[in-house]
Amino acid sequence: MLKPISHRKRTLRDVAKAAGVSLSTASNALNGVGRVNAETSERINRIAQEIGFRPNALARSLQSKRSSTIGMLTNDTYGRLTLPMGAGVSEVLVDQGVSVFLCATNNDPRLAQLHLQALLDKQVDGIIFTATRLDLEQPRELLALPIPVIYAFAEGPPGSVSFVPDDEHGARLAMERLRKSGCSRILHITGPKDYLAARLRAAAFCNFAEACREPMFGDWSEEWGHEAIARLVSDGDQLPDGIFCGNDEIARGVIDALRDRGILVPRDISVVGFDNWEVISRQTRPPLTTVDMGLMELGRQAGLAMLSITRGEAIEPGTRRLPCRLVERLSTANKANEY
Amino acid sequence: MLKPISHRKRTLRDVAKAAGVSLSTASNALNGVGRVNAETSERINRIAQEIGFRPNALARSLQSKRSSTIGMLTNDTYGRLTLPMGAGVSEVLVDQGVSVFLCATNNDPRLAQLHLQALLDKQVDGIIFTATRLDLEQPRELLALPIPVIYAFAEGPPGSVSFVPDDEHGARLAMERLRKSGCSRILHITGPKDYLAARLRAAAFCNFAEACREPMFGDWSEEWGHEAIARLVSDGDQLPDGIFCGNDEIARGVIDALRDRGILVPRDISVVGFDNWEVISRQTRPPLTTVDMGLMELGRQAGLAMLSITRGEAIEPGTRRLPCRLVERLSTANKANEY
DNA sequence: AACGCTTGAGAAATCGTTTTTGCAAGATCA
DNA sequence: TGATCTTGCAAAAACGATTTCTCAAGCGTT
Repeated sequence: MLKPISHRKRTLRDVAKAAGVSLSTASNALNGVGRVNAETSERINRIAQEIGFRPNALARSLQSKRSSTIGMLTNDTYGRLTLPMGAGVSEVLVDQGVSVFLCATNNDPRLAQLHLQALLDKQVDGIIFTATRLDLEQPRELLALPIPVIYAFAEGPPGSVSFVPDDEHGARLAMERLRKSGCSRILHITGPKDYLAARLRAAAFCNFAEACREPMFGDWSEEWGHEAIARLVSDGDQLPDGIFCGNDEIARGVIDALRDRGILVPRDISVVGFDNWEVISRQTRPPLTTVDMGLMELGRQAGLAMLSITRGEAIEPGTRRLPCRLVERLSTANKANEY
Repeated sequence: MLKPISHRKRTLRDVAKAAGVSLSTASNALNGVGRVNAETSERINRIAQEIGFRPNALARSLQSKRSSTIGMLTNDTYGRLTLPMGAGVSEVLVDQGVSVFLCATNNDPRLAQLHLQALLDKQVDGIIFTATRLDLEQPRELLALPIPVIYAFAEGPPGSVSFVPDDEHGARLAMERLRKSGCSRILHITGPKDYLAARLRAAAFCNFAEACREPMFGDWSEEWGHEAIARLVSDGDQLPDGIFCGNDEIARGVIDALRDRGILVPRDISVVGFDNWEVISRQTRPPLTTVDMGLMELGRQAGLAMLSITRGEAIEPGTRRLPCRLVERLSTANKANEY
């Protein structure tokens, strides 16, 4: 009867035995540290390769106190924000062998606590905290964590390290684009006033609009876009020649509502959105000129920062506002009265 | 000079010392195993609590050979599928202390390989593989993995464990709903023919339509919905009285294109979508009756299955087709000629 | 009183690595 | 020719838990 081939995982011990050396020598050779003869080292590496040895990250981490693992805590379940950011984070970390635990808290504090505890127990090297809005509720526990924390998308408490899109810059891009279209009576239709992002964009709007018409706060939906236009028309005021919308959904609603009334975009009114959520911005008619927050890049930056921190490099606390990018499509006129 | 308070993590050793017992006794007491006096046990547990002891999961895993960690490999970066499923998986696992590594491969084989290796090195207990489509490319490595693999959303190779939405059931729900609206000339406008999901839904459509008009394959976009209607109208054939769309984006395009031509939904034609991607289905005018695949539930099921497997319980290989659910909104007539 | 059984707890081995220390043998130097 | 350095490697001690032995004390039985 044949002895069955052992499917047990190969350990360092197997390598050492096969190479006829001690554990320490094998370890040194594989890691390129310590003093080990070049030929011996080469032999050990070759053998490790041959028998398919892969070091057990658990054992390694236990020893080194670095798990090469980080946690990402988010409250955004349906994830148009989290996934691009997560992909960015992952992208810059995977080459360093760092993996990311993704934890969706679904805005449930109990769940958040559970996840957080699991992450700490698993000795993650750091946590990236991201939320659609952080300006209201602040999870107390996160403030006193024994490991580095980085905030992404939403700003953390004072003294923390945060990466957020530069809403003001985004708003400026939008306004400049509208100006370029020759718009002089620009309107701002945006989301709820209790969103920091909405307030920031609105403030920037007021700075850049010559005569600042009161921004219209509502919610983030297409429906609100419709309603805003309806209100505008029924008020009988002079219509604007440019509209800067707080997000793409509102913009889509606005454009559709205008078309329903025979007002054409961009012939009569130019429209700029915010988010570049492609499923919307590409499919409005006409396709939407909009502001892209570069979420993936934001994720990359956060990931890189985390990498530095876990390597012990000091990092300046504070909020980094990452520039936005204007994506030109067809909802903005090329020049005043040309289209 | 005061000796600084040690911020070193509390270990089992600290507990044992504080309780004046040995490591083994402390361990036994905390885990409720072995023989240890009730009072002693209580004291140990109390002390552990007091000094805030939390066992190091790394050390525990090293010993137990179970990391309480699974990997989720996906190629869907912008994630309307992955995140709900991931949330479902997480939801059923977090209570068991199991965390999920999310790896976005972005359809890059090198990246997939990298992530996979990292997961294996980290001794994950299993891998959940999910992709928007698996019917074409099959990652070879996944077939011979030394740990359990579960496929979610897309079906795995023969002999594997898969959880997928029951496309046929979904299609039936859609068709039944259209029948209920009194539709007799039903059309199917769907995505590319090389998507298995498209073929399955189309086949079911043909089964349920009395006179099966050739399904119209295109792509998954709103634009294709517009184009399909344009084609239909220019052909001059009799228009259908019901349209079953392969996804919500197509449905939205269809509805908008019909409205542009003065054809009203649901007065003249009833429309049903597929996906219940709310940002679309809620915002079509009228809001879209559509088929929900229950992705979160699918994730839950996959998570539970993984739990069973890692506990050593055998699990029947094969594909589980999870039922869909019809979400009624306003794009379907209530009865023939009533609306 | 001798034997066995149960209870309670400690000692030591183990998981798979890394890291520190020790120690021969050969090379270099005065 | 000794004294000191370097080289190459092995032995052993971590890392923080779990688990398997071992063993003493207390108890009941004959």
